[in-house]
Amino acid sequence: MSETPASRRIADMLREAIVNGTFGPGAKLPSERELARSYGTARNTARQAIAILQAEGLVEPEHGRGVYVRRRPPLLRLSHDRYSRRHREAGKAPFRAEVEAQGRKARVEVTSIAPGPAPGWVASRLGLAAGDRVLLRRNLYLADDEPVQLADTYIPWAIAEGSRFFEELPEAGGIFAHFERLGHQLTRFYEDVGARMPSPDEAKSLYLGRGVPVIEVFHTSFDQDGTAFEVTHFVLPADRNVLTFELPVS
Amino acid sequence: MSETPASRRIADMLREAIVNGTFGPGAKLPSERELARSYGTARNTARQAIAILQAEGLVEPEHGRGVYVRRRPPLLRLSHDRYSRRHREAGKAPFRAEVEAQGRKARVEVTSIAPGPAPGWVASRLGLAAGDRVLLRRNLYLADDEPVQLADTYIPWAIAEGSRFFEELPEAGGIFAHFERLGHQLTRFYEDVGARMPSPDEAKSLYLGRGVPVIEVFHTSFDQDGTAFEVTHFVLPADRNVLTFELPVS
DNA sequence: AAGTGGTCTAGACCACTGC
DNA sequence: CAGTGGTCTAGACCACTTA
Repeated sequence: MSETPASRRIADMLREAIVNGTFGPGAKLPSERELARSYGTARNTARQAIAILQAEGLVEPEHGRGVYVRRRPPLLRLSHDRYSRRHREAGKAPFRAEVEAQGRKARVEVTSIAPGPAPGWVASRLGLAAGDRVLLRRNLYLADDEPVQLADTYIPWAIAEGSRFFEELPEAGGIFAHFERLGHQLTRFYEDVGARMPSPDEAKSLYLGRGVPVIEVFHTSFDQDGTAFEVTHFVLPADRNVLTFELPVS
Repeated sequence: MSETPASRRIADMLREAIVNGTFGPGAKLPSERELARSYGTARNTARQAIAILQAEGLVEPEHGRGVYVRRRPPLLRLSHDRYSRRHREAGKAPFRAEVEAQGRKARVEVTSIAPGPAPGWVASRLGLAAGDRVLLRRNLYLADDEPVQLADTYIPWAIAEGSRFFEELPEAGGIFAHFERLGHQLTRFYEDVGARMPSPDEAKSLYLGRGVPVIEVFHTSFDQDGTAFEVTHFVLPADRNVLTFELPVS
């Protein structure tokens, strides 16, 4: 006979109150000391209940202010046609096209541009040997000045050498416009999509609270000859992004 | 001046030891009491360090045994062509085709089959009004007897009525073979892909440890006339599934 | 200054595992 | 039975926010 622990019972009651709307998004929960008093437990026990809800992504403690029900930030929809030609022809990179279609302000910070050895997973996708030289462009994407994507793009050295990929903005239409000028027209792409908890570094860069996973996308672009000419590793906070795909079935 | 808390420092050191391989997958970490002794802290402080790593999905405590570095279970790859006709012609439903291609044993449990009112998100995707009658088929998918997917399929009443969708297995090739017999040939599908932490119910059904998010997929199937004839809500443990997509770019 | 969450201590007892 | 994690207590001090 083992009865439910007090911390779990408190968490269950608070969760119920959250889902049924007693505490709506942005509402402030009773303080830890208050919970402890009203349930007749030690403060640490009430605190443990909060920790459970936090791990589920339901609440967000704010130091010195209180514990609040997490608000749902606006979702950035990354559409299957974000790489479509028509966006590029309008002079807009995929990310910018998507964000501005939602009436939000897009900003891109190029964190670093540097050559280096290709990690194994990059090499295999680009048809290189592990350790071969590639150019790595690291980007942070922001919508309304809030970080919403990390993207690391790997370009084979044979393509990057002598190109403008060393500049922050190689072309007005984004890097795909520059690939096209270099003879690599995006014809097809392949994506692996997964999810996991963020690393501490990622959580910091993306201002991620606990209980918010990230969507991880490994993207490979192929040109008109079927050659892989670029690989990008995306890390997207799951509370601010959805991916959409539309496919024909043969 | 605020220095890093002891629990975080312990977590950082353990994390480093995990990523650099000192503690490989399946390895046992020092016990909480041992950590407390060697770092000169209270047991609760060492315990908090473990909790941090647990929330990151790196370790998994086992009651009475110790704390272990999480093993990477084999990944189930859900390919973009899992709905392809050739699988159906071979008499295999999408899930079974994918699992058996990996040499694993597929099993499906139909948890329930019952009519009910369409939730809003289902109705809008099926072109119905919220509350309209639909048939809900709830499924649990297992690979090698380990739960790997939850799938709730919603079928408009106009299609379900009088059909074999009330039977566990309407057709040998799966439900899509039966849709086809009823005049709805899968021609195109649309998917929204996101991620979040599991609800307590989902965590229980899928045997999910803390620190493991789920991938959430809202799938809509369209027939040769462009009519949405089925909506499925997938919940996939992120440590056991990846999705792959391949798309042409126009 | 008062109230909040963040961290920590030094204990205690329980539940589970494995020898 | 010894060792492990799970839960809890009753306190303490710190860091931060708000008024």
